[in-house]
Amino acid sequence: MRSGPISRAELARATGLSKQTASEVVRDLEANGWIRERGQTQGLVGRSATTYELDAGRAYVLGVDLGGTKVHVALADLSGAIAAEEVDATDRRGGHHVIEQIAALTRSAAARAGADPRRIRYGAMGSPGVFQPGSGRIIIAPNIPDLDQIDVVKALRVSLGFGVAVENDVNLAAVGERWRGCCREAATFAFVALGTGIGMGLMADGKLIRGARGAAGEIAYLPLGGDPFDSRGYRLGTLENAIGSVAIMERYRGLGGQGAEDVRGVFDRLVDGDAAARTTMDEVARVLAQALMAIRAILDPELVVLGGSIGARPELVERVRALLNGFMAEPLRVEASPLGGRAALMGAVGTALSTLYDSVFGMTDLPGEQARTAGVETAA
Amino acid sequence: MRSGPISRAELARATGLSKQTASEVVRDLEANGWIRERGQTQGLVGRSATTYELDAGRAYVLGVDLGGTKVHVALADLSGAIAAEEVDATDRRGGHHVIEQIAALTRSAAARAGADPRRIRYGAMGSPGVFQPGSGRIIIAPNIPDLDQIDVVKALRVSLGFGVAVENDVNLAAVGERWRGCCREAATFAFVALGTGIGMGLMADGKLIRGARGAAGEIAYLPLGGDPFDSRGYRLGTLENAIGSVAIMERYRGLGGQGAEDVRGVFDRLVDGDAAARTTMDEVARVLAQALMAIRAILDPELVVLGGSIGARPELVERVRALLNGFMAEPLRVEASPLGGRAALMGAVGTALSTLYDSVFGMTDLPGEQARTAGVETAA
DNA sequence: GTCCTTTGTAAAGGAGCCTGACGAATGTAG
DNA sequence: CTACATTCGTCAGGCTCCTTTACAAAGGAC
Repeated sequence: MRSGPISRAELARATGLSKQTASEVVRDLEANGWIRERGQTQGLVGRSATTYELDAGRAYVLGVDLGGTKVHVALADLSGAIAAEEVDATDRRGGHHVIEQIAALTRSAAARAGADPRRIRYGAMGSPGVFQPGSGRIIIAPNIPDLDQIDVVKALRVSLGFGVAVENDVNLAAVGERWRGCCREAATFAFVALGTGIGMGLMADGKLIRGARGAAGEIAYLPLGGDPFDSRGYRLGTLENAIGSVAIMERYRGLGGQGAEDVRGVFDRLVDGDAAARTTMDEVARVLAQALMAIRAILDPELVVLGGSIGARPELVERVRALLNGFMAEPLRVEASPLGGRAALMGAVGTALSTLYDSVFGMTDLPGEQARTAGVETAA
Repeated sequence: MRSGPISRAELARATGLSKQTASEVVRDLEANGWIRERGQTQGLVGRSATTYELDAGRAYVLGVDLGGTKVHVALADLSGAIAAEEVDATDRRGGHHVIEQIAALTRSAAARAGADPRRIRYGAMGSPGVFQPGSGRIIIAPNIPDLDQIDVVKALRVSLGFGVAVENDVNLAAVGERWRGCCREAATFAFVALGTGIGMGLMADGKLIRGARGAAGEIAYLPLGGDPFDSRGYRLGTLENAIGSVAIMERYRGLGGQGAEDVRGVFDRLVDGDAAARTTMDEVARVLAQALMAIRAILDPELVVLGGSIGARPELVERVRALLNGFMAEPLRVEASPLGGRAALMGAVGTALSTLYDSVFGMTDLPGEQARTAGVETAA
C-alpha cells in the first residue's frame, strides 16, 4: 500500500471500488478525523482533484520488545512513523513490576512524542518464551521472574488501557523483517536468531507459522551438531548445545583460544587473525549451515535472515553463504538482518498497526517505505 | 460439516444465517437440483419440519493418483462417497498417452458407477515431482517420459472436459489424511512418505505449505544420516542416501544380510528374526527419528503420519516411536498412515470435492464421516 | 380443547456495492 | 479566445445479500 496524498478518484482506481463508493469512504473517514484535506492536484489535464492525507496524529500504536535484560518500547503514529522510543533495563523483580514498567515507559514515550496517551489504540509485545493464547501467560520465559504466573495480556490491558497482543519475540522479528527489513517481497521465509539462545520465526505465504503448541521455530532442538539421542543434551536442545553462546565459548577455549570474555570478544579476536577464533567460527558456521539446509529442505523459504547478536555478524553470514554456495545447485539466499536488534520491536509495531488499520480501514496491508524516515531520532 | 437430512430451520441454526435466508438458500438449491425433499421430522414438539438431503448423483468429482508405475482414479459423488475406482499400469510411452489413459480410466469409472460423465465437474491429480502452476507442467517427474514437456492442466482439461488441479502427490496425501485419515482433528501436521523416494506433505493451520518454489517438504535433502557437505551425496539428497529404499538394501547387504530382494523382503526377514534385518531397521529408524525431530523443531506439528510402502510399516513406526519416547519430555505423536497407498488418491478426491462445494455452496468445508461407508466396495 | 413450541413465509428495510448521467473545473488545439 | 476533450466529484437509482418483525400453519403437552 502506498500512502501520501491521494484523491477520491485515485483511491477508487487503486482499490477497485467505484468512484461513488470511494467517495463515500473518504467522506466517512474525514468525518471521523482519520484523514484530512491536503491540497489540490495541478498541471494535469482535466479538473483538479482534492487530495487527502492521513491525520497521522489521530491515533498511535505501541510496540514492546521485552527481553531478559532490556525493555524496548516504541510508539508509532497512524502513518507508521516511529514517534518515540524508550529503553530501560528490565525490572528484576519481574511479574507485575515489569508490567508497570512497560506502562511507565509508554507514558514517557507518549510525553516525548507529544501524543495524548489516550490516542494509543493497540499494542503488540514480543517476548522470549512460548505464549499461551488461552491463559494469556508466557511460559518458559527465562530471566524474568514470575512472568509465567500472571495473565500478561489482561495485566497489560488494565495498566495501559488498550489491548496488547503478545507474541514470541522471534516471530515478531520475522514480521518486522517483512514489514521494514529485507523480506518485503518474500512471502515465505525464515528469521533465524542466534544470540544468547537460538530461535526462529517462520512465515509461509505471508502468515506466521506457530505450530500446534506455539513451539514452531524452536530450532534449539534441531538434531544437529551433536548426538540428538543424548538426553542430557536434549534438555537445552542439541543445536543450542552446539552453537549457542555458551557452546561457542567452550569451543573457543577448547581450541586453546584466549583473551575473549564473550562471543563478541571472539569476533574481535577473529579480526586480529586469531586461529582459535577462526576455527571456532568455521565450526559454528558449519553447523549453522546444516540447520539452514534442514530449514530449506522442510520449508523451501525464499530466503533466510540471520539475526541476533551473533547471527547477524557478517563474519558468520559470509561463512555460511560460502558453505551453502559450495555445492548446492540453487543456493539458498541468506541475508544478515538489516533491522538487527530492532527487528522484534519493529514487528511489534507493525503488528499493532496492522490491527489498527484493520479496525479503521477494514484492511490489513501496512503502509510502506515512506513512513520510515521520520521520527526515529526521537529514540532514547 | 455434517450431512444427512436437514430442515430449513436447522440449516439456519447451523450456519448462523437467518431463517429467511436459509429458506431462500434451500429453495434455490432445490430449484437447481442440488438437494431434494427427504421427509418430515416427527415426535418433536412444535410443527414438523420438511427435511432435505443432497442429491448425491447430481455431480461427481474425479481424483487421480499418477505414479511412475500405476495410475489410480476415483470418482466420488456429491456426498463424498466413492462411486468407482480404477487402476492401471502407467502407460510407459508417457506424455499425452498418460493423459489419454487417465481419460479412458475416467470414462470406465463413470460407466461402472452408472454416472453420466458430463456430471463430473472438477478433478484433482497428485503426481510426484514439483508442479509449476505457471506453466501447468510437472517438473522432475521421474519414471514418466515427456510429462515435463506438456501443459498437464490444459491437456487434462481438453481430454476430460473439466478442470483438474495438479498437486504434488505427497501434499495430497496430507490432505487425504486430514479429510479421511488420522489427522481430522489436526490443523498442523506432517505426512512423511517413505517408499521408493522420500517426501513430506505439510499442513499448517489447515493449509498446505508449498514453499517459495513448491519444494517444501523435500526432506530427501535433510542434512541427516550422512555427510551433508558431500556434494555427490547431495544430488539425490543426504537423507535419501541414508534411508531411501536403495540405501536400505545397501545397509542390509553391508551387514551381511541375505535372502531379501527388496525392502519388503527385509521386513519379511525381520519377522524371521534375521539379525541383519533387525540392525538395518534399527539404523533406519534412528535416522528417521532424527528427521522427525528436525520436523518437530521447525514446525511443531500435532502429529506426524508415516506413509509410503516403507514408512507405514508397523515395525518401523514402533521403532521410531520408541526412540522418540525414550527421552523427549513431551514425545511427538507418530502414527502409521491409515489410508496407506490411497492417501494421495483420497486427497485428490477431497481437493476436487472442496472445489465443487465451494462453487455450489460457497463454502469450503468437506462433508465428514458418514459419507465414508457407502460405495467403496465398488472399487476395482 | 387450549396453550406452547416450532416451522416456514411475507413484508419491509438496511448495508454495501454498482452503473449511468451530469455539472464543474481544468488543460489543449485551433 | 473559444470550443473541446478530459477528469473530478455528486446525484439518483438500483442490485444483492442479508436482517428483523410479524404471522399463519402445524405439531405436542396438559
